[in-house]
Amino acid sequence: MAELLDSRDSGSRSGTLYVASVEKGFRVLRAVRRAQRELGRNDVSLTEIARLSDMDKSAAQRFTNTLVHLGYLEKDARTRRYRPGVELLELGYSYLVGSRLSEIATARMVAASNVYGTAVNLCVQHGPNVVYIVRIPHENTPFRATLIGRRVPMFSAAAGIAMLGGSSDEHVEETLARSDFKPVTEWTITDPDVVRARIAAARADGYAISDQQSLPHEISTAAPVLDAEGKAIAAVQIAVYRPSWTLDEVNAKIVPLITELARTVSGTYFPER
Amino acid sequence: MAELLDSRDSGSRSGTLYVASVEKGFRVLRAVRRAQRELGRNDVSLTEIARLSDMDKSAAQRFTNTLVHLGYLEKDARTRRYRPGVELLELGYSYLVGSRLSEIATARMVAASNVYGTAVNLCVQHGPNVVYIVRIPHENTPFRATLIGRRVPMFSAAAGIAMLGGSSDEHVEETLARSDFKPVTEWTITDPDVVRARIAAARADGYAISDQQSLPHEISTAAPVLDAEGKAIAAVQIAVYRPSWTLDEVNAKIVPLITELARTVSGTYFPER
DNA sequence: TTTCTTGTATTATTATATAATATATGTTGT
DNA sequence: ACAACATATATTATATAATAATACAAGAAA
Repeated sequence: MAELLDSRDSGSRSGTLYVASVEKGFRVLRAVRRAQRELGRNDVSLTEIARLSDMDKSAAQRFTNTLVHLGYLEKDARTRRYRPGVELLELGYSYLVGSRLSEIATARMVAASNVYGTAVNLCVQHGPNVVYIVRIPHENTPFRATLIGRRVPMFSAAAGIAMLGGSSDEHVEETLARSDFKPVTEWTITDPDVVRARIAAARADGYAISDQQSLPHEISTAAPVLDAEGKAIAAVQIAVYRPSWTLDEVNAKIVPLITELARTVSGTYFPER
Repeated sequence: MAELLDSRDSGSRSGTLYVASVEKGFRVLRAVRRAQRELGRNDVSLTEIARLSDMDKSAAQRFTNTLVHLGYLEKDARTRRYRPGVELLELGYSYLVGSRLSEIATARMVAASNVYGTAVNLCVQHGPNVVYIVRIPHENTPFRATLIGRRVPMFSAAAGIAMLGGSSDEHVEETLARSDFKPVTEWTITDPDVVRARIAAARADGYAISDQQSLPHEISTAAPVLDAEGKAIAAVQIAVYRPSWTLDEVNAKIVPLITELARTVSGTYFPER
């Protein structure tokens, strides 16, 4: 696999056009993120960073020091532990402020959120994952479900199924090939063929429903935002929670709302349709 | 100024513990951000990046290529222009998911948002700026006012004045010394002494009001989140818009709401108080 | 077409990142 | 309180890996 990449290929992950030190800097930031996930702690020691980023102590020392100076890491003077720095938000802001899709969708999503009193989200595909880019929280929304930048697997999220329903077969298979099919909750569907069936259904229906696939108690409904050629470029999604809501109620109330919202956003984003 | 830094000081912006290539990588990302601000465009050419990041063509080439491979920049194959990549959101997520303050505040902010039907925000200080870390949008909220990571000057924002009201005099002067006092709107107060007077008033009152200081038509009210020693660590803020709202209405309705919200968040974040 | 601007690829050079080591600081257990 | 240990910080010689000059290619403009 790696041998297929000519190490002299300038445009690759090696060669003179690739600056490995930049990658290592981000490896440290990802190590801090891993510590949050795996160790459940928000501050990390130097040795932990070295281990999680697979660097020696000296390298971890140089890169943490650099990132602290740039504001992307903060260092507790007393404990000497590192945590994510506020400056990181500026980077995400750069993506969001340039997203015309977010801009168009936000106002409509706020309005939709008021109709049935639910949270409303917008997400795009990134590799095998769905990434949330706009979130309108509502009362009783779990904290995790309010965070921009959060990612969940395409194959389990309603938004992922809905988007794949609006994608070519090649794209579906490409995406599934990159998916690991690890269960997220105890109800997660991990059989690729069942997932393909769900995608086919979503293609026919124009929406998808996931019952407790990503979070316990959560019933998630999503519909694709389509471009001028009818291909999915994003999905709008509404989450409601058991036992306040049942699947029947979702079908009766949320489905019409989310499909209408998706249609409106699509039409505004691509006025020529 | 630069001479004061011993170039052999290992913990500084030069020396063996500082990896300059990491900084240059971020310089490119900042150049893209500058292009958004100054050129008003979301995609940037290689030569523009070189100019905005103050690098030669070769350097810009190497760092853009690296960042594209890492997913932090996207490159349009046809136009050969660069724009921010989705992967940037993961970095901001890392900060947000670890913020206990955000977690505690979010639920209360959603509830407060429903009371008078307004947007509610949470922000922290970063240098001379206020950075928004939680935003609950509401109907008619301008897109800019929904974005996490957005920064506005401390000296003009109600949240900034409120936080400085809950800070030591040294900290106030430090912050003002780093401020440029450039007007944001045509009504922005740029006289440092008037700003000091506003901070003193906020200290006495426990809240601050900014009338069209950061955005036209926007009346912004903020109160500080205080730690166990009574020092400000954040601020909650509510924005309403003229002409639907007047200053009198804000004083009557929003002020009690925002001070109560700040008190609740403070008390939950520091239960010992 | 020609000319100019912008993007891509290659190369020799040495500056800059590296990792081994030494020292300092803090933490744990008896 | 003192060892014994773990972890963080500082220093240095070395060579790797980043650099920038340049050549080439591809679009855009005239």
